[in-house]
Amino acid sequence: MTFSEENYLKTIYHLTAISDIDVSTNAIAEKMETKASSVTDMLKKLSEKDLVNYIKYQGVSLTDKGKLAAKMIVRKHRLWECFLVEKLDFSWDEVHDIAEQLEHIKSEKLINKLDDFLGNPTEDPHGDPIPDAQGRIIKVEKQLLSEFDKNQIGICVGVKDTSSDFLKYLDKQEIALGSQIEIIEKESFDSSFRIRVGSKELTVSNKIASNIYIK
Amino acid sequence: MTFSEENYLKTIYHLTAISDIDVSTNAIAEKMETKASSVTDMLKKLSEKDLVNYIKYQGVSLTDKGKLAAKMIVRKHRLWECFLVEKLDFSWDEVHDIAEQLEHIKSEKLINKLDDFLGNPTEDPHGDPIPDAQGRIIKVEKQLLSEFDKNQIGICVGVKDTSSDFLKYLDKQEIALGSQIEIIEKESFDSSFRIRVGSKELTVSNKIASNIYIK
DNA sequence: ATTTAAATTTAGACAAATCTAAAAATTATA
DNA sequence: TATAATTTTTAGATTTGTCTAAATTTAAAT
Repeated sequence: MTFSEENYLKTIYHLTAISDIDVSTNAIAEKMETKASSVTDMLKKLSEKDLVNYIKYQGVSLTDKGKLAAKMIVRKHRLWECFLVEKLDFSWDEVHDIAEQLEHIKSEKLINKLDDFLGNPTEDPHGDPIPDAQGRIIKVEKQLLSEFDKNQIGICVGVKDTSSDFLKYLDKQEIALGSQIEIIEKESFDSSFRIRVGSKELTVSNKIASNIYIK
Repeated sequence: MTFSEENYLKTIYHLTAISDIDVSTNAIAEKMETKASSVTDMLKKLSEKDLVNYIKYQGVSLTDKGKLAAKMIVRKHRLWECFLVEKLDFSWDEVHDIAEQLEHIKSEKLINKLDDFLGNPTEDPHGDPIPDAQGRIIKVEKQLLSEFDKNQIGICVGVKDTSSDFLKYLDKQEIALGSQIEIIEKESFDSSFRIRVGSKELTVSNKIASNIYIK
């Protein structure tokens, strides 16, 4: 499997995880910042290899084989992220690009040994689940902060947007995985939130609140 | 820099390290298991980028820029080998292929943090020196076991051949880095050696003795 | 010093992954 | 339901790294 094939599988996996319906050529092209014609070419190739179910003009989904392959890439990506943060002391906003490279290293033994070395973590530094060697995922029920009501209290267990900019913003506000967050007030005018994080109070926009997962 | 370019630089680096004279197209082709014509194409490209000194039909050498780039690849390779052996508990015959992949991961910060995490080792699991972040190498004067005389005693500090087969042979004979080796007898007929490793005595061929470094 | 052999380079082709531009199919709109 | 707009696919070109086969250069041998 080439790097490019792996990247397509991963993208299709992430896109189907959101809604479960077939993914469009354009959606893939947009996410991968490439052209629709390139996507079509690759979909034919992946279909030939039985990694995707592809019908011309009708969109695409992963086969069981493709889904397992995608999960193994995600597994590698997230385990490497754990390694970078926990062992090499990277911050959570720095690890994505490096993990994008490391996820393509081919060695099952390596990734399983890395898994053990890290203590078999179930979540990466952004709170996303890590598939096990068989592709099984432990799902944690969680809600977006924006769905919470006044006076509710929860613990930050993940982020939806994992961009460096957003993660740095959270660092600045001292919001991290494990932080206790309490809704003090919802502002109906702009849907912003007044929240308490630990002992501090602050106001966050709806966009911010829509990217923080709470349990 | 592409994977392929990096692999060529590394190969030229290793070949020049042996003799210091210019490397031939064929020597590169043989080492990389590719065709001479492919090598020629790449040499033109590397020359264009000022990474090698290349004169048609006259062989090739690395420029300062090329040598530094090559050293950084070797640095990455050997640091990853250390990681695999010391942290993930791989044996020294298993790490080469995985390190061949890992050496192409692009992030200076990563490799420097890895270096620190490992305690800034100066040698990899085969006894080969690890260039520092500036490309400096600490050279250890060492001899081949085959150059030793009767009754001399030394410590195994490295291996010349790092193939899995050879390393597994050494494991079987309980010869490892740090092992004390004493020449009991040199057999003039076939140039084989009777040696003592720790408390055990064994006979090794000249070929074996020519691939073990002693200090 | 020629001729022969070996090494190296050039020329042209190919596969992978991408692109642009044009054609075809689907979806939305009037 | 036609027609327009959008989406998707096809056709053909490009880049990178490789190959084969032929041509060229260098080295070796008579």
